Amino acid sequence: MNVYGVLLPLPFNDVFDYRCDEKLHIGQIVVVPFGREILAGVIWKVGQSADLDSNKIKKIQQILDLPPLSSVMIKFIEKTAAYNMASLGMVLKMVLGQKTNQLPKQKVNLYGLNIKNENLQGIRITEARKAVFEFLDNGREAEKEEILNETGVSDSVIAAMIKSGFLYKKEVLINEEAEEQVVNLGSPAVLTDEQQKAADILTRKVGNGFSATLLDGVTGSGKTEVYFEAIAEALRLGKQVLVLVPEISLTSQWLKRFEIRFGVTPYIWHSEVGVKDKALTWKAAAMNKAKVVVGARSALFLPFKDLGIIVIDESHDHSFKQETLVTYQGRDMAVLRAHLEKIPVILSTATPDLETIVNVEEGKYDCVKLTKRYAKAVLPEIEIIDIKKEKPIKGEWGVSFLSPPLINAINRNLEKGEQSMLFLNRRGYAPLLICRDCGHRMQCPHCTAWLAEHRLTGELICHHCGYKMNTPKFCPSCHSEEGLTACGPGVERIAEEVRYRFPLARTAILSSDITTNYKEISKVIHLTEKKEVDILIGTQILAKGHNFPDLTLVGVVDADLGLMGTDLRASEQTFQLLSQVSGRAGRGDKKGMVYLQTLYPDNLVLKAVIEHNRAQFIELEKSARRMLKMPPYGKLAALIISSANQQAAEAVAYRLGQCAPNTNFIETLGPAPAPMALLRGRYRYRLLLKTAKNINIQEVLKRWLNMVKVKSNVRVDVDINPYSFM
DNA sequence: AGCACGCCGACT
DNA sequence: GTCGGCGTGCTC
Repeated sequence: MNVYGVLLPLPFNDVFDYRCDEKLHIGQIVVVPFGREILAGVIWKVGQSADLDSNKIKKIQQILDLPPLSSVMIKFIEKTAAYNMASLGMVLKMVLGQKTNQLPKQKVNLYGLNIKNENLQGIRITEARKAVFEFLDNGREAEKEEILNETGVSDSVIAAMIKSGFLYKKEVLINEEAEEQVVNLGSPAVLTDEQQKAADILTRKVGNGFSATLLDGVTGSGKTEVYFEAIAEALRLGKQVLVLVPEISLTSQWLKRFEIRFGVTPYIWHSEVGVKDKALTWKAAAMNKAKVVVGARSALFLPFKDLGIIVIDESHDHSFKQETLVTYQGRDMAVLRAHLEKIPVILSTATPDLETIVNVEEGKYDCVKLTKRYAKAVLPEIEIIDIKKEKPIKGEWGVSFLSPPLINAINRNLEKGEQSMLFLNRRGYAPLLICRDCGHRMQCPHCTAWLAEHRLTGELICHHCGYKMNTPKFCPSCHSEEGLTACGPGVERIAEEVRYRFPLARTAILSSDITTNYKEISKVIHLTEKKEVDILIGTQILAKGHNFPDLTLVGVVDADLGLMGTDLRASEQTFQLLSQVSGRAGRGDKKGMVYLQTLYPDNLVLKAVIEHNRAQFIELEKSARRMLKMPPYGKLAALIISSANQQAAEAVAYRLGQCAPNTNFIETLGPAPAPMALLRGRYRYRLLLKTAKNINIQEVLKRWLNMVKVKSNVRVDVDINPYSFM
């Protein structure tokens, strides 16, 4: 009888011992009983690890007929956990995903709506039921657990809804065998000389061990076509390909280009993919049946059997940084995985982040540049509108946010029959509702944040925790019926103004709302492609990857948004965002025009944007970070102490502050209440650790954290190289 | 992480 | 008298 240490997808660093008659090997995926659960885990150690009675050691229930995790994958899990100060088990959880991924012939109960949301008249509808109806709208089917998590209703609500016939329950068998993906290598797109040279360099890296290469090309220079050639080479060698994209930009446009080039739809992996398809993709990746997977950052943890290349599209994007559960920077972990797998990784972007640029300068990454825009497209002209001088003029609908020069430009564009885009990185109608009679502001009960008004749905929503309430008819504080006033603009409010100002124009809103799913986003993009939209109004989503040849005008409603934060990367992110948004204008043969509305026309970041002068911005940013010894010139880690009990959180934060390490090379700041002092009902405190570049910051943290005993109702989260300071 | 156990306050 | 809040401890 052999004993093995099994690593489980739970927040532990240690293995649990199990018995097995058969001889097993490290990396094999097994099924074990744990408490009252049945879990899939991985053979991590041979022999017994814990000192405990042999009768307490349970038996391995099943050895799964899956390829074992490779030694590379095991190393990857270890290094990811160590670097990000996470437990091995939680990183393993990211690798194994949901239970249903590995277990053979599992069935899952899916729940869906029997009636359409529109036909609800006459039916008694409670808050809880309404939440379920909304969640399952659009024919969505979900597991019970997911519905409960997302809507916060109780088990009995679902049961009652099934009983009264509102919901149906459907048993779905998962783990049908994935078919081997057949890729048609086809022929490359016609490339320009510059593109061809870049493609040749990238192609030569495939099959030649580890390399990290920055594919640095201005927007519209055809980076995608270039890295497609490197992908083709990996596929030619029979290797698997992983393309990481920012969560939001995995659009039908990218997929269409891929399908045209390779004659096959890649496997897709992101948060909205259902359990069944996730299970299929997971197995297909593990068994080398999936040749190409495109997905959000979590796809990086798929157990590919024979990975040949990783491409990170829009590698500067901040959505590669995960900030919940295990915090990690997907871009960095992708480089780590490529290093361990001994394969190339390509970072494709028009606005590389400072960390990446410094890596190129230090010779750690190679760099391939694309300087010319595709075909006849030229870079757009960017103009600043000082809204202190060009004040927006009030109209019959109320307050205005569009300045006269921008309105004139849109009018000219409409006359020419060309498309315009208005960009405002703020969802909903207004970010805040304030009572003009008593000054009361509508706040989220669970977070230090205002509730944003969403007029389309008639709700106030917290953008941090998702808390929702119906927009009140009168002020809850002074009961005034006229007092409540929307404060500031969101995209819905801009759309309202646009409808008044340009009544004949066809408009559409594109926003990353909770209610907006991939299908709806694709629909709007499709309409815009078909030129059935004259003015497109939207958030962040608009910034990336879309190609509308007849879009010649971009108006940035508030270019200052984002510059105001205390965030270390605020100016970098603003520069990137504005450059990306500007890049949407004039991608066809017509020249584009961009207007930035601002209160600070002399701001250096905005200056760099209008001059398309990235080098100047980089120098500015470099000197600022060097002076502050901030990344990439020093290391940074944040400690977030949180608890539902404020005193408990404060006590731990205070204790940590008392024994904080401080030397010539190590500096600590805090503790201080976090800017989001209350988030999802938890009180939060922050400490910041700053060290010189040559210090092992994880070691420092480990020693520091070991000095303070933390009770179980307090959580201490470590964020290595934090992006958010909230 | 889940989940049971157990100890104190507010209800039928 | 019980229901249920969440603080504590355990899972091989």
